Amino acid sequence: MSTEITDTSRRLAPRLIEDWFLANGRDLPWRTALPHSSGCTPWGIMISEFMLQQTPVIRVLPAWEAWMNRWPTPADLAAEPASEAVRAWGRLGYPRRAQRLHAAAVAIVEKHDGAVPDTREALQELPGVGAYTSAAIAAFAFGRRESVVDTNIRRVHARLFSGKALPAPSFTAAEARLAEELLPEDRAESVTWNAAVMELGALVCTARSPKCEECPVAAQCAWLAAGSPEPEYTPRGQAWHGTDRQVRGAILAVLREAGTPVPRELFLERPDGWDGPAGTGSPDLSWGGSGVLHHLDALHRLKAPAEQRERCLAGLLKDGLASESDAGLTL
DNA sequence: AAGCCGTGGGG
DNA sequence: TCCCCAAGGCT
Repeated sequence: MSTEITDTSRRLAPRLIEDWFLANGRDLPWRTALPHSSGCTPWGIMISEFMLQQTPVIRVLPAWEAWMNRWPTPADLAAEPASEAVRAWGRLGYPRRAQRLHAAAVAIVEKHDGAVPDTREALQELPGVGAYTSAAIAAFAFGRRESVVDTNIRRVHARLFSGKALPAPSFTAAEARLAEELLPEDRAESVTWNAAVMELGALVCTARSPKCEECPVAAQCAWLAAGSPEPEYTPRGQAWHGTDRQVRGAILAVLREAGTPVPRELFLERPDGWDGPAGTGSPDLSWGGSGVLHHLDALHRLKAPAEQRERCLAGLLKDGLASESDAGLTL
């Protein structure tokens, strides 16, 4: 690919992608500071960014609405125990994000007078706010010109400008430089650009089976021009079955359902004579309700080694995702 | 600095 | 069915 083509692409891409975005971008409730502002608060945008860390938009939507209604300001969330945040997090996954969001709310109240900080530097001091989230909040909540780089943007850049099917396994300095170069000088336009490229990656330039027929910059795409070559490596899929994460998840599912402490022994071995959620002869499991029994049964079906259960229980306690009293474990 | 940390929808 | 992976962060 010649540099001439690349330079042409870099000139044409902004308008084409932004026009596409204005016509095809989703009307998400946390989108504001963008042309059609819905009046979402910085806190609302911050909640969305936490929830969107590794969880798809479609699953975030209802949880975000619920959180906004329950905790409309950082102070509202900070006033409640972290366990409430974890429970309200529901099944979005990675519950430590709920914990960090709560901790961030506390920090905002204590250090920023209850207002979400408006600079990338201050934002990144908050728990759970890293390079991406700090840039995203600064850009989308405060209209700042920041280079926002998420997995979608990395993929679009890799294809459109580098001719690769996928970005490198880890974020490189070259990618950061490219993203910086591509960012429009104009502040307002840079905000739209960030959102537009992200949206293009989410809706069209997807990881699997990209919809190149719908792509506004297909004619400029280096990857397409190169004949859509295969990825140079095969992504390492994360193991799941038999892992601590699976066991932790199963334990968490029980704790989320339980309104009262769950005796530690119930996590370690299946109660004698208890055959499952509908089993008879169970000791005093009636306190929990069917949801608790169902998830307890699911945990035991994993048949995780005793040492693994112990390790996971200890890990959850250490992480503060669970707490223990004489009566048992709670969120 | 690889590996860990949940969950569920879609191909 | 199984496998992939999604607006990452932290250690």
